[in-house]
Amino acid sequence: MSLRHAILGFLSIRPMSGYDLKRTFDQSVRHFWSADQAAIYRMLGDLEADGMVEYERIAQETRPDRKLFRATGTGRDALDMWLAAPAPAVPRREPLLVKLFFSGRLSPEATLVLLRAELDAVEAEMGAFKTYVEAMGERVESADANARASMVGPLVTLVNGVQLGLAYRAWLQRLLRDANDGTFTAENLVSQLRAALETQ
Amino acid sequence: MSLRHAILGFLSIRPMSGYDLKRTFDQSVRHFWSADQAAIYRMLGDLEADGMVEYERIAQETRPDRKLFRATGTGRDALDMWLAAPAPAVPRREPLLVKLFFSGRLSPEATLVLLRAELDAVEAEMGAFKTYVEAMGERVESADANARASMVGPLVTLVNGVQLGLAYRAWLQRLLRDANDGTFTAENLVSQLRAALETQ
DNA sequence: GGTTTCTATAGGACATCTCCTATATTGTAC
DNA sequence: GTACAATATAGGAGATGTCCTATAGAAACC
Repeated sequence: MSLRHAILGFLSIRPMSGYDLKRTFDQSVRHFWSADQAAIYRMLGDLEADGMVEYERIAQETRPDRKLFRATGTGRDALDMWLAAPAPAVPRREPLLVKLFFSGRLSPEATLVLLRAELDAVEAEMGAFKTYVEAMGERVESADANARASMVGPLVTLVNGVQLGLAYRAWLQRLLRDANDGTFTAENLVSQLRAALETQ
Repeated sequence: MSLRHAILGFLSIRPMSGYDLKRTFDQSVRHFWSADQAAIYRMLGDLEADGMVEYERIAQETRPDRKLFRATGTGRDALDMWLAAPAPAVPRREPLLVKLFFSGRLSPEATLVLLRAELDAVEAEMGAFKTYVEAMGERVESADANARASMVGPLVTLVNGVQLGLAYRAWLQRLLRDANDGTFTAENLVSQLRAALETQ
């Protein structure tokens, strides 16, 4: 139900078309919620059928008409109810970890290839965060108190993305370093685990 | 395709029934891949149709017959191919972050309730990790070199779970502390972000 | 004494999301 | 000059996974 309420959330800020929503998702919440274009359009249809959103058709000459959606009162109420309700626990799903779990079947080289590819992906992600953080920083500095308050939520999710990204990268770097040093052993991993858990 | 190959992975270690597989999933890979019972049985049917696994029916008196599955040569080959192939990037899906993103609509108290509930869930998870790590530590100590080598993969995923869990918990604790101190502001979050990214 | 848990399998319905495709025009890149 | 990206919508098919249910006897719990 998160896609449903994420759409309601954006439409409660300002009216948007399905196309606008797709771009907004990609620019602001991609690091914790990605949305397929087809899924957005379908959900808008459902939300409209449920009276959660309404739209105004805006004629265009050379392109299909825009449908400018906005949240209704019912929609905003449903959003607020959902926001305050406990968040469901979402199981992680990490194919790379499945591969590493069974990496005893793999050559050390093949395992290194997997780890390096993942590190590249994380570096790219961290680079994107850096750009995003710089842009947000400037927006915060030039914003009034009201606008600043509205940025707290988005910034909180950004801090989450950056902190977890850094932890993930550190895990990868440590693995690669240990693999190089020949200290990639069960004993070493267990003492790492004990050390991490003892600091509480 | 990860469920498929996780099943192949376990069945390449030792023959198991669907029931055994479910327990094994819950005990060893739950922190990065959970498996629904019905999904396991359906996948076993598919794998058998594809010649990836085969089974021996073991009659039981008071219960349904066990089907003891094992990976075939074809199955192990398919597993090894998949293990060496690049892992697909999996988008995160975090309903809690969706809620926090739009938490401007929520009262500060309601937001704190969400954060505290999440912290409780993470503490519980870290407790489970602690137990698991202690058990693994003892198994490593009493294992021979061969058995130790086979534990490296599982331990690597465990380190991942612990490190990310710690980072996630730290993020939550910082948020709760700042909310208490009244330093829960856009400026503060931006400087947190800049500090985190500057350390590289 | 009744409820829950464990062992063991599996189908039905449903939710959710992704991928591909179609339509139509303009602008940009190589 | 040809292919791709941007604007704008939306259907079809399929992959994947979850929830609920059914069956059935033994054991354990309270």
